Amino acid sequence: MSALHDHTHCIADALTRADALCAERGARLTALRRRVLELVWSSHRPRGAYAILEDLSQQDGKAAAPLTVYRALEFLVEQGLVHRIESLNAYVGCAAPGDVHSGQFLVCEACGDAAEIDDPGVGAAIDAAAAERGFRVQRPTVEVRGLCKSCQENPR
Amino acid sequence: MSALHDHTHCIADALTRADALCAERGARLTALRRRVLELVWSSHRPRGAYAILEDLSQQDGKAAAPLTVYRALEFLVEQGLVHRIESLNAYVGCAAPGDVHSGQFLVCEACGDAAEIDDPGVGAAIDAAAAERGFRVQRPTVEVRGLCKSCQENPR
DNA sequence: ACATGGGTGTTACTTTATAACACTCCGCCG
DNA sequence: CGGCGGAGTGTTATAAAGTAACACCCATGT
Ligand SMILES: [Zn+2]
Ligand SMILES: [Zn+2]
Ligand SMILES: [Zn+2]
Ligand SMILES: [Zn+2]
Repeated sequence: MSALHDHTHCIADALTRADALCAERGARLTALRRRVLELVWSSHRPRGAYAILEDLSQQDGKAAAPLTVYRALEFLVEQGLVHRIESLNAYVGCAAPGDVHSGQFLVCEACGDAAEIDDPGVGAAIDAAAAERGFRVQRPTVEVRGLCKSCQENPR
Repeated sequence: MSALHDHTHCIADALTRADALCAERGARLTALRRRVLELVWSSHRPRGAYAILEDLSQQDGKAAAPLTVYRALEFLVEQGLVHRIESLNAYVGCAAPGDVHSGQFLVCEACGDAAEIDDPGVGAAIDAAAAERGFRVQRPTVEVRGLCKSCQENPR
């Protein structure tokens, strides 16, 4: 997944879909928010808010404050364009914005990649387990740490 | 679950099991670590490290440093006596230490209770989804936010 | 023109977590 | 006995992550 694909494509795609979705919803994808989204998508690895902030400062010359980034991220998460990885305090672009899904991630400890999956089996199992206990699900979080395929095959 | 049971029992039980497990493993459950475990178990709600720190200071009069608590928590997590809830930056006592399990939680947004479950279906679904993608699972995290049964029945 | 509201900038601050280093206790070996 | 070594703890300082309060700008609608 890492170096083996044309990632500029991923970024362009993500931005295009974001434009379309926000237009459709009447949400305002401002220049700043769009730029933050682009920076989140700079790789498939989750990035911390402060890393994005640094990018913003260095690449754009503007010394932004943390709040600037957090506010943009908040918007992007609300719109389902970005997911927050709780176990890393970091953010990653959503692979399928627009679709209803809850965000399930396979996070590689070696390369840091976070592959988003939307496995119906996992979702169903969680719903069943919750229902059995009378628990009403609002926001499931599934973050599996481990080793991705390519990191198993090419150990460091 | 909340006010409807003899929680002193939960605490005593947890400490007894911890004593036994650590003895069995040759791990040193020192006075400090045991005290922190007791404080984590003061409820079924996840507690932050700094909340525990405050308890330590107020109840025991010792003004401890954050590291003191973090080190104790690290030990307790390693021994599987306590779980960390990533989405809350908080810690909660393990319901079944000793057993091999990964920690799945139903966290109530209203009362804050975190019910630990060890649902085989969820575990199996995650294993299957990972296997399908060649991903090697090391540490699954499942934290479901929502409303517990009693909070649905007695809305605030 | 003016009020309104969302987005952004700025400053200061809180909460969460870790680094570096000294000290103590205790079993063990010489 | 005496000193060694390693685990646990104490102390101080610092890093990383996240939020509050308030002012300003600017597009939109009246
Ligand atoms: Zn890509
Ligand atoms: Zn997604
Ligand atoms: Zn209890
Ligand atoms: Zn457990």
